[in-house]
Amino acid sequence: MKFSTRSRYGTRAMLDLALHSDLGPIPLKDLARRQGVSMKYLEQIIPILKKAGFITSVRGINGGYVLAKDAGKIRLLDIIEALEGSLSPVDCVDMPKWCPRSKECATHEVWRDVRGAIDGVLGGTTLDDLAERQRELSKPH
Amino acid sequence: MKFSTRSRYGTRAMLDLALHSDLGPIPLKDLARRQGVSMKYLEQIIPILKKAGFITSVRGINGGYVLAKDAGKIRLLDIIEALEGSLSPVDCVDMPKWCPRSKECATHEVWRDVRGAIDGVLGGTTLDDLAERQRELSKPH
DNA sequence: TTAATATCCTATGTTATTACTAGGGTTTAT
DNA sequence: ATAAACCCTAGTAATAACATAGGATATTAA
Repeated sequence: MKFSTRSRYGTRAMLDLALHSDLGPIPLKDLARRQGVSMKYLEQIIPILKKAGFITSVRGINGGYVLAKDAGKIRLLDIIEALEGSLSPVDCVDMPKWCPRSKECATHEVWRDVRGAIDGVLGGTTLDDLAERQRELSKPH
Repeated sequence: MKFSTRSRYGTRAMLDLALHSDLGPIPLKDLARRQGVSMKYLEQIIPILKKAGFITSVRGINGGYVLAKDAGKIRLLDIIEALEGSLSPVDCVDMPKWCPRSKECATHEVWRDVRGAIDGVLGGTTLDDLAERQRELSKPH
């Protein structure tokens, strides 16, 4: 019941792009350095985010990655589902047909509620919300 | 981000005990048969529930397992944490000191919120609630 | 045109965990 | 005597997590 590093690094990379969107395309090297992840590992995570339509890339010198849409239009739920797969705590929530008990199983209802609670938090938070929180945290006080 | 079978089987075993509490001690054999789990595997799960104080055992003929306390006093959160370990989606929620970023990391806050949402559902549901739901589902209609 | 820099692709390896199965022995109470 | 809890060790097959490594290809500033 843990998120993979893929999800964590990927989310942080997205946050990094949101925070530095004024700098133009962000090269992988910068992302990797700031997030403390190897370029080679991040290089495997990035395509997932790209296929999901969250980022676009600019090749060549001074190239890098850019958010594909407004940070306010990207929910954390979508990012993490792209990286992690389904967030249901058990498979039968997504595929009730697989489980012969699902129609008559009270635990199934609870697992569904857990899934709903996770959806509530991550579906209600956009990348922009996250970036705003980060700016708040980074403020001198 | 999935519950282990240990958690699922263990929760179902607890539910089984709650539903059959009028029958006296429930032998492992019956639990295993009704839940469709091998005795040998269930035998590895039961001690966890016992150590956590949820069930007691009666040895000898006609022995078996019994809830150690009122089903209304046992939260699903406690059962699943005993079986699964911490329900935090990332380690830094439990051990902020491990992560040098935790004080200044916005994602950390979101992970904490996710944990809170899970706690809300599972901490607000007792074994008795679950049993009641099950009785409702099993009713002829 | 070329050199620098970036993306893209494929493969490999390590480690850990999960989800069991297997087989035995001991203790306890009816 | 029997049925049951209890205890112990071991093995294993599959899967996933978490990377590392090396090179191929594309782009563009100079």
